[in-house]
Amino acid sequence: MKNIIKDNFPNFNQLLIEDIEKNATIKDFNAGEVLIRSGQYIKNTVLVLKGKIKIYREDDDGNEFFMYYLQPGQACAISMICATKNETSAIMAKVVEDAEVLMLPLPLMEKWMAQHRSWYEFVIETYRNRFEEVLEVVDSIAFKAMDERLVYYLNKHKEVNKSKDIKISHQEIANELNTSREVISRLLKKMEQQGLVNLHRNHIELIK
Amino acid sequence: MKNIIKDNFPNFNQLLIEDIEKNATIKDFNAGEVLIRSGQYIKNTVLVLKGKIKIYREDDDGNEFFMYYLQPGQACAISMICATKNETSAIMAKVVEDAEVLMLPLPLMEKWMAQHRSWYEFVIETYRNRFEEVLEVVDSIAFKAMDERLVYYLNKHKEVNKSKDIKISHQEIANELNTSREVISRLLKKMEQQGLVNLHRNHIELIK
DNA sequence: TTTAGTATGTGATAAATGTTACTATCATTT
DNA sequence: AAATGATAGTAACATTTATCACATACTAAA
Repeated sequence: MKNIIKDNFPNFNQLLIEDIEKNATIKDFNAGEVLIRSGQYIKNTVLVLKGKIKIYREDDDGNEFFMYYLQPGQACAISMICATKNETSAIMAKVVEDAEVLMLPLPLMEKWMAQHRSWYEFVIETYRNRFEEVLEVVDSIAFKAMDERLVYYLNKHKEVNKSKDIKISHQEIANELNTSREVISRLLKKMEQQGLVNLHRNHIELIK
Repeated sequence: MKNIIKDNFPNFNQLLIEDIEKNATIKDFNAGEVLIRSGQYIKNTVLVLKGKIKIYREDDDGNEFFMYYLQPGQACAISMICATKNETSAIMAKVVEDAEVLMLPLPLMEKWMAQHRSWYEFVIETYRNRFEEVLEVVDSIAFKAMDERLVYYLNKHKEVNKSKDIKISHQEIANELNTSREVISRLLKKMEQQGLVNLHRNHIELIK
């Protein structure tokens, strides 16, 4: 267990890693599973060791809106926030690639802030990075029309998966951007005509 | 100076307040002044003592999008984030009611995290509250059409100003929601017909 | 009081997005 | 091979939002 922590969180110091080993549990999730539900009480802070997790915001009608990816070496900022405030989750986390995560009981997450400098830095850094990421999300929906938002969405997937081949259906994209499948199909068709993508079933190939 | 700090930040402990007195400068701003510009380097953390400040996100074309208010007793989360990362500001801060703010040199903000428990708690709490507030902003634009966004906007102003009378022009609302004046005028007219508001020049009166 | 500037109301039209309906294609199961 | 279900293409239409044009009303300055 020590190595997988050290590898994914190289800035954690020795004592912190030992503390994690003693207190955290490792959990496995399969692609498709929902790790955190909106409204659910958060009892753990989640650190990702393996796989990919997508973070969504949901509304009352069950619509979901994709915000960002969680990857190995990262933590769920929201689980930290809700944690300390003893609030229910404001987001939904869905596993999209078989994942292994560390679950840290919430009280420890607070306690370690004072005890482990490297934990403190990690938490602060997590807040900062996610704050900035959410601000970019605000940009994309406040200032941009659906065509540009689609490009932003596709690029985010390209970066995270390090691949120009995006394996996803139009319907899924529509769900995550909170629009309709037809709109996505139309826009993608237009992008294809402009030579920006090649379209296949369940698969969008980005050109360049 | 001691009293005005103590009054606005009741959780700050004595030593911290003394440290602030020694190191911070107080600055006054008039309504209308821009306190922080997007792209500007941040050299201070801003704590609000008096007045009201609006925080906006801007795009490359100079459009601005209103996100939230800063009020006495609050700090600018973004100035904390950009601070430590030595980055330029991601937001624009405009004074809307004559303001008095404390400017804390950035290195101190970091140093005090270790020295003053009450500062640490304040910073973490600031991150958390703003994160949640920005998530709500995401909701309002990701899931809602302009009519509902307008209601959300008006209510936020009602709460912050503790008044059902909102002194603002349709044009300003349109700018802050990144839409056009005509759209706002029409939606307000509809709200008036539904008995939700009374409309006056530069003044919207919320009913109930 | 006249004038100029700002704010608001509103019609006409365009463009973007959402909805409904239907077809065709592809992949998997039977 | 046939049946089934999911995916994608697309036309037609409704609704929302954006843009242009102009009239009217109010306010403050000259």
